[in-house]
Amino acid sequence: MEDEVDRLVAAWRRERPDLDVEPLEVLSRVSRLARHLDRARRAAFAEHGLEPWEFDVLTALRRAGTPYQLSPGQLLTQTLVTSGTMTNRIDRLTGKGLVRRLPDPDDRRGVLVRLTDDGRDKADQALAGLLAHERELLAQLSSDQQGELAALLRRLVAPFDQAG
Amino acid sequence: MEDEVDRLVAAWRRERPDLDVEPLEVLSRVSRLARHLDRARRAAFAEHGLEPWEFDVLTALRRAGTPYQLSPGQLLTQTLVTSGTMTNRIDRLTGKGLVRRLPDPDDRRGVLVRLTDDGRDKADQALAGLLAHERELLAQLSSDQQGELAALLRRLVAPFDQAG
DNA sequence: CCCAAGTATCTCGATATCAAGATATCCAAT
DNA sequence: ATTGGATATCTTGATATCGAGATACTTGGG
Repeated sequence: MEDEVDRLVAAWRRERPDLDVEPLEVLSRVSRLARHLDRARRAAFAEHGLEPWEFDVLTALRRAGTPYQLSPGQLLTQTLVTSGTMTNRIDRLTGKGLVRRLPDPDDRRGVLVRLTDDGRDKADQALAGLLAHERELLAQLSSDQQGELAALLRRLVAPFDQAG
Repeated sequence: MEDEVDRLVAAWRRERPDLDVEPLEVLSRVSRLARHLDRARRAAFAEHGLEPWEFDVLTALRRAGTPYQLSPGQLLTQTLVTSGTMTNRIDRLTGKGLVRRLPDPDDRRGVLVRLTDDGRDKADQALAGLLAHERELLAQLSSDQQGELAALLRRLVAPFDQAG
């Protein structure tokens, strides 16, 4: 089965035979797949009235466990957005009644963002929906292949997550 | 080596032991890696005075070969953006003198976007820079592993590229 | 020849993001 | 105690993106 990246690489080999474009075989596929996933996720969440960015924040809080709260700073590192973006997201989620902002008792600069009951329910429902969707996409691969793929990707991501 | 997704998956297994979150091992890594790559690309292109989106459009035209022209519609399918976005991109690239808009002689609804000499040079320089950068990231993997990774990713992307 | 459906591109308004800087607080060294 | 640098969050202004709809042209059937 051929994909758009095969065509892209073939085109480069024709136009720039002097260059080694091998890295694109991996990294262009990662970028394009992520873009497709974004669209698929958007469609999957629409059933639950959530945007992908809302899901990202709500599930980060959900994963934290009782009492489902994290600082904006902790949310930044998990969602890979800037602080301005996170402030904005928290504002909007607060407006929808899915999270609340509480003062951090141990640090007066700080804030804690806590999931409301409604937010928790939405996170749980959307996660189940997402997993069902993702399982379909991964049906292209055997269980072993999925494990292999995950391991290879981990090696590429890890350096970024170490450095911060 | 552990990454953020390992922590994410462990957290879900603690909070929702009833769910099978295996799909996240692959797909969350894809999303996060893409996000990191975006940032790295932004930094790499800054040396050449280009934004990632400019690179995407210019190189699509460059790959097309002489006379380096494609319709906006063809550019859409390669860059995975909407038509409104592409119109805007072409406007801005035209303003910077990197592309020109020509009427399509065979279809009066249509337009052809053609690379200028300056645009072509910028595309070539930025590509070389990007490949150097990407090779470093991939140094984590052997050549065989890169091939394996590319093949596994192809299986996941292909269905999207088929359907359009 | 004409019309309806399809296609290619563009317009417009709303929105999410980022970068840089502002503000308030903490903490360690003196 | 004080001061200076680090840290946590928020503010602001610019910008890129999207979705929906508008416009203009093409194509195929009657």
